[in-house]
Amino acid sequence: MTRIFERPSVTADIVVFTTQNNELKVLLIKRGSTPFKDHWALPGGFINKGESIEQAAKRELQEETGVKNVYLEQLYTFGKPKRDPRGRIITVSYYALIKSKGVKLEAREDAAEAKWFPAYKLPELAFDHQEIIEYAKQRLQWKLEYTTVGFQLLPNEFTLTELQKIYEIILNKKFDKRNFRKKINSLDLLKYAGKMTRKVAHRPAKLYTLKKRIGEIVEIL
Amino acid sequence: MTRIFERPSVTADIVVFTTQNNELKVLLIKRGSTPFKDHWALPGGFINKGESIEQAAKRELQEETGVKNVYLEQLYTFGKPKRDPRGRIITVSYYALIKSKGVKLEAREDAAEAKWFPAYKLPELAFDHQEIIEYAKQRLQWKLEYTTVGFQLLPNEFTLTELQKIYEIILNKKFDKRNFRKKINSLDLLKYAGKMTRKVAHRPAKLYTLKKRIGEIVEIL
DNA sequence: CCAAAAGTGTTAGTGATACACCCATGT
DNA sequence: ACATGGGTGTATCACTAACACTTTTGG
Repeated sequence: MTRIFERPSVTADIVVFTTQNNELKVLLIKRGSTPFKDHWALPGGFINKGESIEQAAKRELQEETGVKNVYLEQLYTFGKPKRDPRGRIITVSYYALIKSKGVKLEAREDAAEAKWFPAYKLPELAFDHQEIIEYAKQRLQWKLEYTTVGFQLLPNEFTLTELQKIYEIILNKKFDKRNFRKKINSLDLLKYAGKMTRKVAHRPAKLYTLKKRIGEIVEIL
Repeated sequence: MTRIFERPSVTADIVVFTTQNNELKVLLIKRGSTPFKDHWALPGGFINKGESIEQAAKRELQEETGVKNVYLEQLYTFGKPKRDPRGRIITVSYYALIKSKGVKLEAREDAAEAKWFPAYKLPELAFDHQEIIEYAKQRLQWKLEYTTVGFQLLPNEFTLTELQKIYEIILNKKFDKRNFRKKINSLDLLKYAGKMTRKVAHRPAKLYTLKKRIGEIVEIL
């Protein structure tokens, strides 16, 4: 019995999340060429020789955002035969969390437009990227409840209200302030890091930093 | 800037779990050729033209075990450049759960030996398959606690003791009989399906079937 | 003194755990 | 009658959820 194997192309595509203005945002790139010309698509690209898939994802991410040392996690591998009209392309998807501070979308070599979109109000997307983002949002929601990844979206020092906002934005529901703080407190995750110095027209909040190693599995909510 | 892309080969490898003699078992195949000749390895193989990755996994699985309609879930994609000495090979791993009844390892075309091994006493494995199996075991443990996948390892009708054994085997700990039954009961998952007919030297157990759709997310333990 | 967010405790209800004896059957 | 696994209830403890007022600061 003879079989016809294929040598598919493999890409790494990344769902880059951040928070801005109390909204969860996703980074998209406007395609400059067919197919799906002028549609928005996930950043990503082919894997270079000698490079692991994760390295490829990191490289693409840095090319797009200039950000290094990002939380990056593999999501799922999409490989239906017809998902890209150009031929057999298998996409290993990742999602990344970056802090809103310190990201400036770089002017890119190829002058493609890059923009943040609200994760719950996305434009029409190229390929099956809609599906990939849905998958990423679900994974992110899950991870938020059972691990400490949420802290990846915050600066090193943050207030409890900021932390709560992250949870509310991503899980799309409100939490009771007292219960939320009680829970976080009971987990012994945070270290007091001084008072907020920025002048605000109300009582200044306390600042905290994360004690434990990130990514650790801890049931948060 | 020019980059050198690759057209890696892509395989689907499957960690096939079943339970036998109150043990969690994994199906392995003895390699007949280099590299890793005579080492044990996961079943799997290249993806055919026009076939999705999941279809490939299902096909391989059926070739190995003769079993159809199996619970199959994608695990993770492994793609370090040097993981296979023959060249750039990316492996999309899956895990499968099959009921111990009805599996007979088929005499294979290529006469390779296939055998069940206890998941916690594995032989030396080819490639990075050790790592893949570890990953699969963790995922399985997790899924068992938060979904109804565990029922995939049982026949259509089963006793509560059999169900509890599945949990004990995979999570590697004992549960209190009364509390376990109370919990399962409170989830309203099971339908009474008559008494055990097989003659046993003790009070015959009641049989149950699963009510809800499988794979559904339900916090079990 | 007003506006705005920070910070803080108690109660009731729900779910988790620990624990021991009788039941139905085959030999 | 005895051996074997099947089947059941209660009490305690821990966690969750609901709920409102005082504090600190800037303007």
